[in-house]
Amino acid sequence: MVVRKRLDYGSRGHQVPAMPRVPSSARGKRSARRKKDEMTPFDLLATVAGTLLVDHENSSNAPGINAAALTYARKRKSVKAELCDDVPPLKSVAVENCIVGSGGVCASPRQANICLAENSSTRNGTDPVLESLTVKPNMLVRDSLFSCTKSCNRGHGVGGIPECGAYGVCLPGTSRSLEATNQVQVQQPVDGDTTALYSLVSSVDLDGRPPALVSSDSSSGVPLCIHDKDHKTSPLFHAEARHAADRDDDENSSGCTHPCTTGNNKSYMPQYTGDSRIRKMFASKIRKAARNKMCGEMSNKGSKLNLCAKKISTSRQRVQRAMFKRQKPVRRHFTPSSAKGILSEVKLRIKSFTIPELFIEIPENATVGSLKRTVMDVVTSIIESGLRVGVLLQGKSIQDDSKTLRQARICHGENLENIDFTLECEAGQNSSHGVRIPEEMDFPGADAMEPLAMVKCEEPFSETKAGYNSQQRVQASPNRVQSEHGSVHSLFETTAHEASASSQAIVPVASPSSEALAIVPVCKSKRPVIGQRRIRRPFSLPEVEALVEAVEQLGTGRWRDVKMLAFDNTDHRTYVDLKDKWKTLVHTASISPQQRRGEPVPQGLLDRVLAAQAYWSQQQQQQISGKAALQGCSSSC
DNA sequence: GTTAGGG
DNA sequence: CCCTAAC
Repeated sequence: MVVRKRLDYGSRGHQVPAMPRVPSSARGKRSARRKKDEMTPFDLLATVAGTLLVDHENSSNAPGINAAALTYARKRKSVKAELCDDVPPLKSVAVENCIVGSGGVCASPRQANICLAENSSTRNGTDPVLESLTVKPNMLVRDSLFSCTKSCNRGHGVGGIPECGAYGVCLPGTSRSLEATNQVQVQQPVDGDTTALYSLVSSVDLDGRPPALVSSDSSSGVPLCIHDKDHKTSPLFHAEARHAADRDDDENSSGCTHPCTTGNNKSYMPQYTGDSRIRKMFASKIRKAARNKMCGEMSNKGSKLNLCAKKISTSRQRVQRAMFKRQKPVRRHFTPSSAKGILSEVKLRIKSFTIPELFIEIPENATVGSLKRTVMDVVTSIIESGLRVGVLLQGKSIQDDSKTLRQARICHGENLENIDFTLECEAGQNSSHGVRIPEEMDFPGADAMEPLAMVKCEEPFSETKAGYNSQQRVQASPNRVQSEHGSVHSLFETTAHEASASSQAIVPVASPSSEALAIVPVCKSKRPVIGQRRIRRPFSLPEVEALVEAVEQLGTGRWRDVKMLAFDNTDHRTYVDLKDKWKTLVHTASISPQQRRGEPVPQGLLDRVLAAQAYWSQQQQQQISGKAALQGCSSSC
């Protein structure tokens, strides 16, 4: 795992570099910047409720309303830094801030569309196979840090949908219903193993990677998206999952939330940082690739996508490919059971995609916008936490994926009414409960995870160094979660066990209780959506204050130290972000209040910004002149 | 890996 | 917030 270097920075008594770096004046800029037609990924919203049917209609109709609640555990934290500097700080104070962040979880309506297409054609006449699992680009539902549930209710759906067909699951904007009723019917040769069943969902590679990238190093030869042109198509099947690009407006800002636990735990961070950087690297490349691809397609000049031809270092290519390789779907095709005679088929129909009922605890002084974002965040967290499908036969989980359906007694003649599907955490598949929390995942115990699943969630939920330890926790009612990490595990497990014991549906269920449950979208996914632009997270006023405070002490040009001092536990603020924010602050301070946008920054703070900027600019100038004088002296001597 | 600066 | 040259 990546270990953060220079951990000594920012710690008490550490001697920070004395002088800010002299800005290099001759840094060439090359900026043929492309148009920002960001291909924002889709966030998939797909929970699968399932009922297995054999040759007859399923009449089960147990509404699966699931309860969970969201709580914020906020914790004040003070940061005191003592920094020594050759250059006297503008303001020599120990920073002791309590920054009350806005808890800014930004989620935006996403439209996601997952299409499971059944090849209803019987071209070979004997083995109708599931042939397509098609998702729109940019969807990513993968291994996640934890699953929100084990418990399942039998999904209820509307009947009467033709057996053969593909239906999309679409989660429109936030104002829309969170329930979508769908049916996905699958025909599965009896001799197909149960893994194939899993692949119905778990192998849906909801990744926004351009296909070229995916297949660049693929040996499988199986396209990421297989669309049989001969398929029957339904409008739903081809429903485009369009989504708005990022907007400056927060309300409309696109992006999924990354409500992670705070990086309060120091040992939590190094991996985080490293993976985040890797992610950014990939994101950069892939965004570019995606844009190129889109441009190429739109210009109708043929494929101009040459992802690997871009100026990517070989080492990066290697890593990149390795990453993608790991992201290949587990399986896409059912294995036809050829040469074994005519086999009876098991027809599976999964009905009703239902978003569980959620209960959210949110402070009264929270804004409606933050409430919306929180709701969206909870939902997306559930979805994107990375789900895998489990199969329950008469309440008993079938663990052996290598079993055939027949061996698993999922076949004609068996009591198939008692077969259910569950959604489980991909990352927790080796655990009995399938639930993990980020803290677990980030520690050595998480080694068993699939490598990519170790990519840390990009966005911690905490706001600033002194911000809340904003954690939202899954909780099984009536237990209440304490805000310390230690207690969370057991609760997760409790939740998981209880849930899985009662799993009867495929929808996430925490508890049917109406008591508020705390759901923990602690981390949306260990696998950030590759190629996705980071969500816009405006600096809160406390963050700005912290930044100003730090810059006053450290000066401009030492952004890494500023980061360490003021935003050490806030991984979603990089030092580049801080530098950028400072830039905008300086700009904001220099324009008239009427021209300013966004959350107003107190004039007093802006005055400090200008003062600090002027001071440190002067310091830099003095350093430059002093250096020049020194050079001149040495050269003349 | 950091910083600076254009976009 | 992204990107990248320069260091």
